[in-house]
Amino acid sequence: MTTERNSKALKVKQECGENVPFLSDSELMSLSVRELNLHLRGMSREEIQKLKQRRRTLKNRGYAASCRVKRVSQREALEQQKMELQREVERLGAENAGMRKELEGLGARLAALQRFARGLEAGGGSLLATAPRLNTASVITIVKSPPQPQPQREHEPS
Amino acid sequence: MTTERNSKALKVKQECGENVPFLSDSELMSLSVRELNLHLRGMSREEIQKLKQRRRTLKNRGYAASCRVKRVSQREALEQQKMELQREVERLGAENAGMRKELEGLGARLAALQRFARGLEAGGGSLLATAPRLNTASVITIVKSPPQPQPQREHEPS
DNA sequence: GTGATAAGTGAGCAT
DNA sequence: ATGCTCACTTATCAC
Repeated sequence: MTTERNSKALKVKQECGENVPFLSDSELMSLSVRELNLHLRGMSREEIQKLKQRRRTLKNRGYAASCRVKRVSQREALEQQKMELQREVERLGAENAGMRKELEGLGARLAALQRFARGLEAGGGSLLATAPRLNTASVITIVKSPPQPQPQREHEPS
Repeated sequence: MTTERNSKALKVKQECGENVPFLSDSELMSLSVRELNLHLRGMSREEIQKLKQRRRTLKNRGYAASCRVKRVSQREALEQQKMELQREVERLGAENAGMRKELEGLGARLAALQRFARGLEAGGGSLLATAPRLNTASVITIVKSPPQPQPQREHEPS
């Protein structure tokens, strides 16, 4: 399948030096109709048809070639887009996993704070002393990126 | 480009009723070499070569056809994979956006709790009365999925 | 007439 | 021998 045609030198049609009727292949191919007619003086109907047919064939050869090139290009473009999408999926997946972890962490912290606050309500009086199994410092410094930028000043009262 | 060849009925080579030398095209194509040899009795070398060449040509015709089919299949497979990846990107993107929103919300709630707890520390004495601009009920019921399943009992003391 | 493309043909490689 | 694929040719189609 992927076997490199080792010494591939497929025959590609080429004009050989001999047997050039009037016009070379490349000339005949690129000439416009007007220009071509100038070279058609003094030719039998049959020869003219022959020449025009050769012209058509040469053009078709080119069309076929560009058709093949186009096909390959499109396939490569598709593969390229596919790879880009794969990278995008990978990137989003990683971002997703990261956020999932963050969410998990924030959820845990919220739960801890919930327990803490619930302890406050239950205890009623001597709150800071009795309620929390976690102290306030460890709680307050948790938030990574608060909506309003507050300088990290731990917990000393302002 | 996408122009449907309206009444496309491209000529596909077919065996016409007449000019059937010995074997039909489909027969000649599918016969094994052994079977073919049985039909080769009493033929000139030239005729045999001619027949074998016709067989080769017929086979080549089939190879070319399957080659084209394969090409089309591969292209369609690529396009299919590409579309699936696009859907995946879309899905992950949506999931991402959702989580980003969740993170935002949780962050805001944590910040609120932070302010609340800081108020507790600053106030010292009459905490529940003075500190919070938000009451505990609105804070405690925030957590969506606490690690330990606790029945949602708002804030009545147990 | 020009350009594009499906089908068919032959060459050449690989198994 | 068989199968595949490239370049080429031919037949057709659209414009």
